[in-house]
Amino acid sequence: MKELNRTYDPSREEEIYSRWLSKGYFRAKVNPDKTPYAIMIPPPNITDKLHVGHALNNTIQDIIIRAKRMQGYETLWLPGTDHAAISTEVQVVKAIAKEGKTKESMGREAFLERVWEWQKEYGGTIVNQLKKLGSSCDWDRERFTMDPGLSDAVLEAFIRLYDEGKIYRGERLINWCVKCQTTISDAEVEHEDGEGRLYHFKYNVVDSPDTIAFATTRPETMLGDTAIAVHPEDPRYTALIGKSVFVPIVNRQIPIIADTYVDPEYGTGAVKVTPAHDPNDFEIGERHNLPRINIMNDDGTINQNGGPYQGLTREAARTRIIEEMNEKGLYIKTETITHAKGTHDRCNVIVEPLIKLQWFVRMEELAKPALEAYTSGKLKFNRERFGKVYQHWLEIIRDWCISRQIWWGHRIPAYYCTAGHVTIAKAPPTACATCGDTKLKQDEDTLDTWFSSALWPFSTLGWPQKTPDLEYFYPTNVLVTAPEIIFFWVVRMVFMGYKFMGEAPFTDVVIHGIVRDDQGRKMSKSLGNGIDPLEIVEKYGADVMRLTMVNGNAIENDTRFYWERVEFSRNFMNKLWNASRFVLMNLDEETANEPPVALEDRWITSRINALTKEVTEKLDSHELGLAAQKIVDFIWDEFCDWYVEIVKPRLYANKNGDAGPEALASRRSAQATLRTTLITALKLLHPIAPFITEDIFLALQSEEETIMLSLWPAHDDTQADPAAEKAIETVKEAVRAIRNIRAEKQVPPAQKISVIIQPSDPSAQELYTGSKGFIGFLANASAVEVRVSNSDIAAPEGNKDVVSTVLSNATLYIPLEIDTEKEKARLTKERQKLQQELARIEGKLSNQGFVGKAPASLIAEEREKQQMYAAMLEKVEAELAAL
RNA sequence: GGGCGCAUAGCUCAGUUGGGAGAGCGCCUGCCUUACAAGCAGGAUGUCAUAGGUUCAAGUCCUGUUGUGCCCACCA
Repeated sequence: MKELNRTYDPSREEEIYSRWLSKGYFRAKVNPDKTPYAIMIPPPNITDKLHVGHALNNTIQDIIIRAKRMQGYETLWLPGTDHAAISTEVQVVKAIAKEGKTKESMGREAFLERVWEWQKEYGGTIVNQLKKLGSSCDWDRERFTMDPGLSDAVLEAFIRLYDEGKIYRGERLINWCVKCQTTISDAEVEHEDGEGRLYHFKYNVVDSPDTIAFATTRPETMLGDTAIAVHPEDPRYTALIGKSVFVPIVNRQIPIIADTYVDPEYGTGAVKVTPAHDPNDFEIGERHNLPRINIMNDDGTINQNGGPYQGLTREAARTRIIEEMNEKGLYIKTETITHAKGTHDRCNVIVEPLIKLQWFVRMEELAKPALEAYTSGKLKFNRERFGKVYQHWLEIIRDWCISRQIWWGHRIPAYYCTAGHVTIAKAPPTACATCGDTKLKQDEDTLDTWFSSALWPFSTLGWPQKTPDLEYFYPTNVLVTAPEIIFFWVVRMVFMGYKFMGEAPFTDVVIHGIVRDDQGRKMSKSLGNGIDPLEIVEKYGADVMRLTMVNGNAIENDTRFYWERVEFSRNFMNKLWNASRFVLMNLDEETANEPPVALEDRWITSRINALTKEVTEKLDSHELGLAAQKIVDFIWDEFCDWYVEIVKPRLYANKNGDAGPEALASRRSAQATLRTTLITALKLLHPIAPFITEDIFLALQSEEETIMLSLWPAHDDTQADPAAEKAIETVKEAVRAIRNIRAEKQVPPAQKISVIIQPSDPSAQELYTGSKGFIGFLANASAVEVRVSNSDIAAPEGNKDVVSTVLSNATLYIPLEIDTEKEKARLTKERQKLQQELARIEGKLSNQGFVGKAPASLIAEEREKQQMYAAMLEKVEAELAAL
C-alpha cells in the first residue's frame, strides 16, 4: 500500500496542477455523446490583481464545473480577460506621465502601442493567479475582449444593430467625467448622499416690479439658464407666465414658462431651466423649444458662453457668481442640505451632465425578450430578489450610450466624409457610401467596455462564425457573478444573446455576496484592509482557501473574512489527511471491495449514501455552503470520530491474521468499508478541495489515474439502511452516557471500568451483544456485560456502589463508588426531564386540533415517543427507589 | 424618495415545502489513548429584535414598529 507523508504539504498543489494541465484534463471537446455543460468566466480586467472577490467567484465556478465534469457532462469553463477600457487607459496614462509624456504628446497610434505592451506585460497576471486557485479552466480556449476574433464580433454586432436602426447617433445629455474626459453610462455613475448647499436667488421680472425667487445647488449653471419654469396652475405665478426675467450675470432675458414638471409645493414653486446641463431641464427645453446653451468646456472650465467667467473652473465660477448676485441684491440665502451627488465610479470626480453627440443603442425592442426570459421563468436567478433587480432594471431601461472619448477599446466603425455623411464598415471604406467622397475620417470614439462583454458568451465561441464550439456549447448553463454586475453585464448579455443567437446565453444566474473584513467593512485600497488570497494559498494552500470561501456560508449573502475560519479549514485538511493515513496504514495489499455486512459497516454505508444524495442536491441548487458543511461534518464527525474508532478493534485484534478466519474476514470487510467510504467522501469533497483529494485518492487506489475524471458517486436507495442507522444511534447514545459518567465521576483514563447493560427487549439485547466489543473500546471499559433482556434484576446484586443510567432501550450499570445523595440528585434531574417531555407530548396529544389535523405519521411518532419516555420514566423511578 | 436584505448562544453565521433550536470560534473540565494536541472526550450558554395576526403547530408565513446594511433614483 502507498503511504502518505506525515503531514500534508500544500506546496504539492503546484505539481498536481501541472500534472492536470499536461494531461489535458481541463480541455473540453465537442462530443455529441455527452451533454455539454459550460460556464463563461466573468472576465477579470487586465488591470486587476486577484483579490478575495475573485477568489470567491472563481471558487464557486470551479466547484460547479468540477462536479459536473465528474457527473459525466462535457464541461467547458472558458477563461479570459477584459480590456477594461477606462481603467486600463488611466493606468497607462499614469505610467507615461512618469516619463513626462501625455496621450496627446504621444499621439493615438503610439499610445495604443504602449497600451498593448502594457497588456502583454500585466494582462496575464490575474490569469496566472487563477491557476493557483486550482481553477480547471480550459486554458487553450482563453480569450481576450480585444482578440482579433472578439473584435470582429464587436464590429459585426455594431454593424448589424446599426443597419437595423438599433444603434443611432444623437445629441443627448450625457454624463461627462471632466477628469477622464469621456462620457460614461448611467450605470457608471455612483450616487452618494452628501452635504451640499442650496443657494436661493431671485431674478427681476422685466417691465415689472416683481421678482421670482428660486433655488439651485449649482449656481454656475445660471450662465446657461434659458427659462424660468412654474406650474401652469400656480396662482402665484399665472400672471407672470409669458413675461421675462433678466439674468444679470450674462445680461440675458429669458421667458417665464409653464410646465407641469414643476412641483408648486416644493420650494418657491419656480425653477430655473438650464437645458444644456440638467436632465430634467433638457426635457423641459425639448417641450418648449428652449435654446440649449452649453457653458462648459470638456475639462470642466467655463467656456465662451460664460462671458466674463470664461476660463474659470466650475467651482471658482460658482463662488464669483454668488458674489455678484449678492452685490446686485439678488442673493437671498444659503441652506445646507443633503443631496445626492453623482460621481464617476472610476475616479470619484463629480459627473457633469453635458450635451454631446454620442452613439446610443435603442433599448426598447432589445429589452423585451430579456425581460420575457425572466418573467416566463426561462432565466432563473439563485434568489428571486436578484431576479427582481434584473427585471426592474429592464423595465426602466433607457437608451445605452456606448461611445467613449478614450482611445483604448474597440473604435467605432463609423467613417465621415467631408459632407458629414456616415459610412459604417468593418474595414476602412475607400469612399463615402452616400456621396462617393474619398476623404474619410474615422470616428474618434471607442465603444463602452461592456459592449464587448455583452457578446462574451458567444463571441468567445467563435461568433459570427458558425463554429462547432458555438453550436455545441451555446447556450451555456450558469453565470456566476456579483450583484452589482446585474445591470452592467447580465442584462446586456441576455439581450445581446437573444438578438444575435435567438436565445438567452445561460439558464441560471448565481449571484454571490462580497467578502468583507472582520469588521464587516468592504475591503478597499484606501482602508488597507484587503486580504491577499495568494498569501493564504501560499501559506495554507488553495484547498484551504477554497473551503474557507464557501463552507457554511449562504453564498448569496455577504460574508466576513476571519483568519479563524482559515485555520478551521486548515485543521480540517489536516484531519482528513491523518484519517486517510490511518486508513492506508490499516489496509492490506489484498483489501478487496466487498459489500458491508456488519451493522456498523451498513450504518456508515447508509450514511454516506444519504450524504451523497444531499450533497448532489445542494450542488445542483447551488447551495455550496451547505454542501461543503455536510461533507466536512460527515468526514470529521461520523467518519473520523465514530466509524474509524468503531472499527479499530476489528483492525487491531487481527493485525497478524492469527485470530482465526472469522476475525480475518471481519478485518477485511472493515478495511473494504473504510476504503470505499473514504473514496466516496473524497469524490464529494473534490470539487471543493481538488488537490488534497487527488493526492489521497491516488494513494488509495490504482485503477484510476485521477479523481478529477472519476465518476461522481451515485446515490442508491438500496444502500439506505434506516434500521442500522437507528441502531448505531442508540449505541452512540450508550457510549456517550458511559463517557459522561466517567467524566462526571472523574474516573482517570488509566482506570478501566466495567459496564453492565440491561437491555429492555430482545432486539436491544441482540444489538448490544453484537456491539459490546466496540462499546468497550469507545467507552474505555475493560468489560461489557450484556444481560438477558427480560431479567428484572434492578442492580447488580450485593453491590450498592453502582451508577445507573436509563437509556431509550436499556439501563446501564457501572460499578463505581457513589455518593448516594448526588446519585439521587442526578436521577431526580433525569426524572424531571422525562416528566417535562411527557407533559409536552401529552399536551399535544390531548389537543383535539392537533390530533384532528396533524399528519398521521407525526401523531404516530409522538405516541411512540410517549411510550418510550413513559417506560424510561418508570425505570428511573425504580432506580431512585433502589437507592 | 423608491426597492431589497439582515436582526438566532459571548463572537461570526447556518437553518428553502411551518412539526421537539444548530455549527465554528471562544469559554470551563479531563486527557500527548501508537492517524491527527492543527487532536480526543465531556460540559455550560438562546424571551430565534419587538408588537400583533394566520395556524392544531411559527425562527420559518402575513402586518406594523425599531435598529442596521445594500441597491436604485433627475426633485430644483
